[in-house]
Amino acid sequence: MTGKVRTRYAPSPTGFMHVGNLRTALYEYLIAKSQGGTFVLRIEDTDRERYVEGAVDVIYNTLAKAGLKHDEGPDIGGDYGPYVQSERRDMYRPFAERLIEQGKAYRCFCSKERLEALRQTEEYANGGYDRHCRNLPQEEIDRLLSEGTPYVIRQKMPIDGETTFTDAVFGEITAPNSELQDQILIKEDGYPTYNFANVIDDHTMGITHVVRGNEYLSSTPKYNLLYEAFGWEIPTYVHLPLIMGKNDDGTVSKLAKRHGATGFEDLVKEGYLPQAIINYIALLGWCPKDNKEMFTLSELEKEFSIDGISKSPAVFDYDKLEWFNGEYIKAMSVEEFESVARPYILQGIGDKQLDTLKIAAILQQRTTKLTQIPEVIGFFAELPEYGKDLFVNKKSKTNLENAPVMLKAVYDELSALDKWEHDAIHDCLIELAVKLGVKNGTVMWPARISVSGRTVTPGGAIEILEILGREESLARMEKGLAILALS
RNA sequence: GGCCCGGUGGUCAAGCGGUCAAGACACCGCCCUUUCACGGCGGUAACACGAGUUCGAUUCUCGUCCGGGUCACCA
Repeated sequence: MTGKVRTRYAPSPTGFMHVGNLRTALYEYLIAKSQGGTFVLRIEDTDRERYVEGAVDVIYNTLAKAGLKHDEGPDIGGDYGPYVQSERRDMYRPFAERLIEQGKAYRCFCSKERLEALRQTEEYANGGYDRHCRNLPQEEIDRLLSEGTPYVIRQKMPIDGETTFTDAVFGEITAPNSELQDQILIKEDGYPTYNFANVIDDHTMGITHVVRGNEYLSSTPKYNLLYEAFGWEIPTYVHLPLIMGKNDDGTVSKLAKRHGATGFEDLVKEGYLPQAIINYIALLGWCPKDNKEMFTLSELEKEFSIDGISKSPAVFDYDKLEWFNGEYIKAMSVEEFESVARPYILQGIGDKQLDTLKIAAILQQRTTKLTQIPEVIGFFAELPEYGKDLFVNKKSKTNLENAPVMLKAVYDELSALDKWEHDAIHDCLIELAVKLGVKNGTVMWPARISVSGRTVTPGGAIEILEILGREESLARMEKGLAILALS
């Protein structure tokens, strides 16, 4: 490899960033950064029919949230601009015409109707072109041109022989040329096709490593033939294994919406942290020498290497992502966690004025997805309806006989407590247990059930009592006593 | 269908001719504990199949099977 490494992320503005694309962007970024190279952003919008308003902003936002800062791009410029293909439109045709002059490409005047008819025949049922215009006499070409007949420009592909290339992850690959179509370079509307624009842009932008999904592996010979036609140096190819989704019947296929959230934004909305998503997808198809799993972006920048990329497709595992998410949540300070969890906490407690930092504290160790929060703390907003059977717990040695006694004792002690804060409540209840000669659980269980109405809660009795405050807590305990008194 | 790629536990994934075949997630059990979780400890579970090459194959070669991708005036 000569010179500095340059990689590029070249998304189409569709308004949606699939995790597969994000992962490609990540690897492109890492390949560049791990070698002190440059990461370029280029927008590929040659398909004006699919253009979506605001889609470019989605790309900027996602990249920013993911921490993948590009060194050159439409928004920040660079020496190889413009970085939007539609603004480069005029660049492509001259290259195609150069190929025509050299006899490596030709104008094809075939109408879409003719092509369509061709598909009806058995030989071309699966697509393809019969090279009808490949050797048109010059007079015919001139005539069609003077009549203003619309045309596309196609590349002349070799009829026989084979093409071999080397991929950095898949190794040497050879494919017969007979499989290759005379591919279209310039469309009837004057725009270049994706394949053509890609090659021209990558070359003129000095891209050294072309990183993309495995679905492009079989079309790579076409790219190479183009590079060769121009006499350009072929870049290093890095094809990435596909990300798959598991179907209900146990089979797998390319990760799609029916498998769950597949867009970066969707995942964030489901309560996953951007860093956790990045960490997880970094490992989906790549493994470091030491098998380490937790990585910050800057650690990845140092440790990433192409030879750790695997060849086989990987199933996207939401369980594992969730585990990563939990790890990232636990690693935060309570304050940090409170700030990301706040909207969910507020949603859970409704209009109650409660200490969100204290709630965050009891939530943090058990949260693996932000979206779980509202449900889990819903009892703070309103005491759920519950039956007396909740007071029965074998492990805490509580039953319908002792529960009312314990709860009444807790109620009395707490009513008399002058300072309503964590340590005071703690000491008070522990002392009560000692005084009554029962295990801690026997007094804690009825207390917690009465203030939460649930057997499973974040935090224990003490934390919940403290957060709820004296008045609300005592009121809820009275309610609990009443429930226990019912026969 | 042609062509291309892949095939280690349910999932991700180390391995690169000799290992009792790592580790992580998930799952199960135990411990800790004022619930659940967290944490700690332990457990179940894999080299698709068949031929070669070799003293010896998960590792190399070929075939079979299975899976995926690709064959556009879409990217």
